[in-house]
Amino acid sequence: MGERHEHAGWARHARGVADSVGRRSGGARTAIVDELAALGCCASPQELHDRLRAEGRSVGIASVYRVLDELSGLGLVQRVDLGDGVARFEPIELTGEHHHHLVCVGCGAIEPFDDPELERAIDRAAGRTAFAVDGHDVVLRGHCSDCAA
Amino acid sequence: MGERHEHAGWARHARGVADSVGRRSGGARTAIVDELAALGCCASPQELHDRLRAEGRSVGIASVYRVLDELSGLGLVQRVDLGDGVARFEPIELTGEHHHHLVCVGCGAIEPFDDPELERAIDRAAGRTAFAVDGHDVVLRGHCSDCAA
DNA sequence: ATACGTGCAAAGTATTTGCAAACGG
DNA sequence: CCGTTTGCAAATACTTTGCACGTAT
Repeated sequence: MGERHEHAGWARHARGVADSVGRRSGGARTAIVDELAALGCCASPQELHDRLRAEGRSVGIASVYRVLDELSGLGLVQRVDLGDGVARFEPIELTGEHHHHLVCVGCGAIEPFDDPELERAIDRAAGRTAFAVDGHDVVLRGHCSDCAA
Repeated sequence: MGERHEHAGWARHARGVADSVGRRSGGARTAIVDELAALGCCASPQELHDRLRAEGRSVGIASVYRVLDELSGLGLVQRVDLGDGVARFEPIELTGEHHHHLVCVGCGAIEPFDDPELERAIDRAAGRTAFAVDGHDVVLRGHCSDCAA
């Protein structure tokens, strides 16, 4: 498939997990999993729907929401909130590695970044709380190099 | 720890800033600023509206949204997204100190925490990106002590 | 007096749900 | 065949906007 299978492994994994919990594989979920796998970063349900439509793999918007919710429940995708009231989703890597997001307050650009030292600091901070923390999100806001000018 | 005047200073400051940019002081904004100041942590527009109503200081829900948007634009309140699709807001301290949030995936409890070491790590991480970062949000998810049992 | 603030209701979005038809096993 | 998945449309939830009226300055 043209999509450079950046996350082909993830797509296979996702299908495997869905199968293993007895989910049948219909066209909508197949298409959505492919689309998510081809994603560079997070996308909103509407964006996914538009992309699918553009590829001729039309899927009802309701199915996009349903499948995302389902994948989310299976721990296969993660919801990302960037502060603009639109929910976005992205695959959770099998390897456990994950990134966070930079948001440009000027142009709205979204860029992923990862930083091992930050991850360690978060783990340490989590250990100091009274919660049994098992997940986290970080959003950094500012101006991208273009908008800073 | 009732509502005392935990953030009485903030309320005064907020009014001062609003005045200084030529905003007239009507009943809605006064009530909303007081309510925000009495808040332990963040609250959604609907929660603020309900609390105000419970206190007999009824305010239209539209005014709640409008005032929050205005205060947000003045840098007096901050929007917080906890991942459940509901926007929440809280005062920004004059001192610049700020906290982040712990969310219990079991019962939905929200608890603030702050961690200076984490702040420093975030600043360092921000410096390694290509953005001119000037703000950030962190959400830690897990189980609170009650739900962990 | 006059311009700004507010409440109400209507209009917009974003997301969820009910249901009949299509489909996979 | 039979139960799951899907698409459509209606329903809901959340937020914004239009407008007439009240109110601070």
